[in-house]
Amino acid sequence: MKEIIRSVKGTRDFYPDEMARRTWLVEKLKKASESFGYQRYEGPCLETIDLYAAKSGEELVKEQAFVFEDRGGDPITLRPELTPTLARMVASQQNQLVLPLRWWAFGPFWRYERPQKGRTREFYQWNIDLIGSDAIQVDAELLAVAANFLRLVGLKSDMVQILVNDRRLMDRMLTEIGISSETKPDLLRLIDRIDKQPADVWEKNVADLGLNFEQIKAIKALLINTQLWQESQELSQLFEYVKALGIGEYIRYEPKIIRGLDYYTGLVFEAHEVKGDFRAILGGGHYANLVGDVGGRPLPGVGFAMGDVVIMLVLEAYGLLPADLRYPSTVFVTVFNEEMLLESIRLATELRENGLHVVLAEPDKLTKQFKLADRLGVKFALVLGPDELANDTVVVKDLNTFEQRPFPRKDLASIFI
RNA sequence: GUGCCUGUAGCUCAAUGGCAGAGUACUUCACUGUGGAUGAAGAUGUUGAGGGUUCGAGCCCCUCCAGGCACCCCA
Repeated sequence: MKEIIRSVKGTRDFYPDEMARRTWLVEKLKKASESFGYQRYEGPCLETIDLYAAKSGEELVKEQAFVFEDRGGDPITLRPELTPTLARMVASQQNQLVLPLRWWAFGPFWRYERPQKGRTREFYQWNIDLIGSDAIQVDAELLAVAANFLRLVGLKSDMVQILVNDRRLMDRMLTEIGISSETKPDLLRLIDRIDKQPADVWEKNVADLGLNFEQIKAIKALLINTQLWQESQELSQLFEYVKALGIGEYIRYEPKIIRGLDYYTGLVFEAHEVKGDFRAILGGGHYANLVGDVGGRPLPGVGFAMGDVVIMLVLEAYGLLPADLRYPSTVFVTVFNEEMLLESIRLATELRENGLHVVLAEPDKLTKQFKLADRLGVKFALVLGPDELANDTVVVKDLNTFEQRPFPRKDLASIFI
């Protein structure tokens, strides 16, 4: 055991059970995406570092990306996020694409970070964007995709909430308080982290930015004002759309939501589990200029990303992961003895030709075969012995209820459909 | 990248510096046409890796690896 070569730090092996859960997750987010007319796309996992130089958070590329030289000596990056790739893909076909475009993706990403609960170095991420519209209506649409996904996987609005804010609103409020535009970016970063730092430390950090006592007081008042959205025409309208989309109970205004990435210019949002035991489930926002940095004409858009790790932890905590994913539609054909093997092979083949998934056992004691079927997690086991062969039937046993009865062989395939 | 905690059988965990154990899971049998129970028997480890202190180390010290918590950052 000790000599098995270790896997790379922060990566995960997906054994069939875990893989089945991931496939299940993808089915759900695919459904949520496609019900709003979004199309799947994918980009390369390898990119040049230049793609990220112009945008992203500085730190995301400099500190957290896997960068290495290819055999020709050129620097290559394992993609830490998808947005720059999306920007390039849109920019290079800008004149042919039908706007606004609705695209989604699911694939692997890499960040060189210290692994923790909910954070690995290799993770999968759902990205979904609407590009080419500035309408508040489409901001609401993305919130609806997120909320409908949460609903699809069984998370109710008393378990998760999507917290929203608007950077334009915050910018205006900070101006009113007398914050200079040079100070704003640093201050916004601090606001984003207010719940992570002790109150006195946080206040000192804010004071270090040059704010006076009155201004700090005003900001603290701002950040507990859950009615602040009423000052924003955009948010007021957004909440009306959200209600019409039938997801009102999932959406809540939260003035502390800012988000770290620099390119958000309007709506910003994060979905959180309500008890606060987990990192953000998903996060996103509205951006004014996606493709400008990679050489295209400016295009606005809105989108969000969801990692696979946190959502699975949340679903597990609420007992919402389906348990029987292994062999959902597989039947198990026992082999009565060596003499009956050919007959069992014929039976299995017959069933496969009718579209069933069939696992064929090997001749052994029936006790062992049933035990194997049980542990594999299949729903049905079939027995074809001398008696059944003689009267052209097959015994079907439901492994969950322990009931069994013979069926005419010609009807067999139809009873599983 | 910084600080702290943890690492013993497949899993969950015991073991004052003194013979490495239990529960569970696993294998075989009771049960030669049937898997959830019961009983009997059996197998399982270089105690994460390497070094040091000691008559003697799972336990103490050092280094490394991995995981967890906080920071940082973010999915």
